[in-house]
Amino acid sequence: MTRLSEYWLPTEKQDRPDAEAISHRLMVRAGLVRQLGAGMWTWLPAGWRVHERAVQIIREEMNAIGGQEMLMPVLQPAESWRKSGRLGIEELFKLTDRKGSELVLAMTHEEAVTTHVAQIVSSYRDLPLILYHFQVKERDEPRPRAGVLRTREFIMKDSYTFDRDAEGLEERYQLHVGAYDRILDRTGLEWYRVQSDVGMMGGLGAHEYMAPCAAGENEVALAPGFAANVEVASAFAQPVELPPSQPAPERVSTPGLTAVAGVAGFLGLPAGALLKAYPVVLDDARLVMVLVRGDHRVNEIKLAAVLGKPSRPARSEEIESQLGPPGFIGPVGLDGRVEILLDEAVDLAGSYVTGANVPDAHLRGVTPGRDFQFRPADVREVCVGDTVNGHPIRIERAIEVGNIFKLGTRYSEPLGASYLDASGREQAIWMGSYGIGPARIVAAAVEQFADEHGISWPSALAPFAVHLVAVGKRDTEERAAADELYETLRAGGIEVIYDDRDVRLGEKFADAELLGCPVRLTVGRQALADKEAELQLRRGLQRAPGLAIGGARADLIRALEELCQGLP
RNA sequence: CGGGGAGUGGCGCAGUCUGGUAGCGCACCCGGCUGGGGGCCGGGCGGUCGCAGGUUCAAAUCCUGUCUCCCCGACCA
Repeated sequence: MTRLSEYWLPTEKQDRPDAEAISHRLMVRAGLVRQLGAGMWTWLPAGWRVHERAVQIIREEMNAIGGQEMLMPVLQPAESWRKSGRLGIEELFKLTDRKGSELVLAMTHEEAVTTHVAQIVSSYRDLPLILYHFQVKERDEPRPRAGVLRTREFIMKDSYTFDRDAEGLEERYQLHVGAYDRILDRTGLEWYRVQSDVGMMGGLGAHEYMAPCAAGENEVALAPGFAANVEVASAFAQPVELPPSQPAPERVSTPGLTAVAGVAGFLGLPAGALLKAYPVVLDDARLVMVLVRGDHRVNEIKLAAVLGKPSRPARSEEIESQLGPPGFIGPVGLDGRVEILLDEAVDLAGSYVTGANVPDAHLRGVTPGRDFQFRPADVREVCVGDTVNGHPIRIERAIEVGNIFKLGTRYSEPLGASYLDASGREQAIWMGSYGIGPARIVAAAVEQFADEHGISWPSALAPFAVHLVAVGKRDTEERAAADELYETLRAGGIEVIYDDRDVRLGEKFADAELLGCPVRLTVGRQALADKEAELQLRRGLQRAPGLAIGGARADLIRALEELCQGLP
């Protein structure tokens, strides 16, 4: 039943003043979603249709690689989370039942699926397996934002693979790469598959699927043949013109100049001719000095990977007591008291300016290796101007719509998921986990294709293929013609929303453009005279040749189907 | 967790500083005109001013506490 006079599509003329992201604004205005609380969203009928179109594409591609759909509960015993070591996660909702039993609301389903597999699988003959479900995820996000982009409850397709060994995992992983590539292609989104951080879980490899748009919370670095989350990206730095080398470091007075820009300006050097000292403290309270070029920034995720453990920036009093005055610290003369990590973008033969470890002074003519010992490491964040294989990189904001992750035995070991191999030996099962968020796909589609009039859906996701607008009042000839066309389209299997409301035409057109179905058909007096419904394509608001409505119904349906096939 | 802002009919807001009859636009209901880009006229319905406590003859307004929501940052297994 998709007559607008009876359909629950609460559109709004005005934007919500507090909605910033395009998708947040338009999805509320178009009547697709409504907010219930912070990070809690209801999908209204038209919005749910879009969501389910994304779901169906995902389901078909998962089935195509041999995935088996199932359903696991959100409410779970805390025990397996304790075993896996994830009970302490702050984002995990925890609760107790009336008997005092500890429960959690699952944020993903590794614990549940691995528990089942541990119980059920016992032989190498039972493997491999690809299991998946669409299920609600609960996460106590510190800051939900941007409509459905970051919520505390959302539906995710998560799949889990179980293999005998690393080679099997690689195979299952590649199947997911193929499936995810096809899913993203089919949605009509612009997207990238990027290398990503394996996180604190220490996985064996991971990729993210990113949809570029302004509301994105991630940044991706891109060049021909190269795509990576800036969290992990590495590239060649643009060279810097350095001053001539000196036989030994020389102290220069730099009163009050604690920032790179100030020192560089004062000495007439580019920022890249300085070495910026970034002291961090490890969990065992050990201090490490990280040095990057003055025009670069430390990437804390890459740093954590190099250090093998998390660190935090050192506090002023720690810097003061162990190194020197904050703002004037440097690597020279520390005599091995603190470890020094030197970023690989630093020219080892170069002559640099560093802090002197005394107030209001820097050293110039400092050369790594000669003047201080160090461990080389790639710890800087890539930036515009860097190159990969000679191509300059660009950096774009993007929404993470999916991720795939080689887990290895991270969960199978603590949860006891093992099998007997052909020789009767017990082996840990090798796992992978793979997530994709239909809501984020939907929001990304809004972000990528909206214009000043509203949403413009890719055909694959549109709530309806055709938005049919009746012009005339009730009980007129043109209204009767529109009614008839609606019934014809329905009978022909076309997904159509029919605006039969008794409101002004301007309001109908405005709502049609807001909702963003790919094809708009209008039936009024002119159409009736020409025996053609007026046709406008939503993408670009192009007027197209009319659709003949006088002839055979089958011809009309075929013409419309052909038209829809060709739309983006 | 740090910083900023906001809670007043369904929605968007004014009123709060300086306490004294709760108001405007949209939406909604009724009637009429109009009918190819959010139209016009007339009449109506609808609000314990987030919640709790306090001050006062009197509180949307002053005081205290508390809850919720939004934005920026931190965080995001």
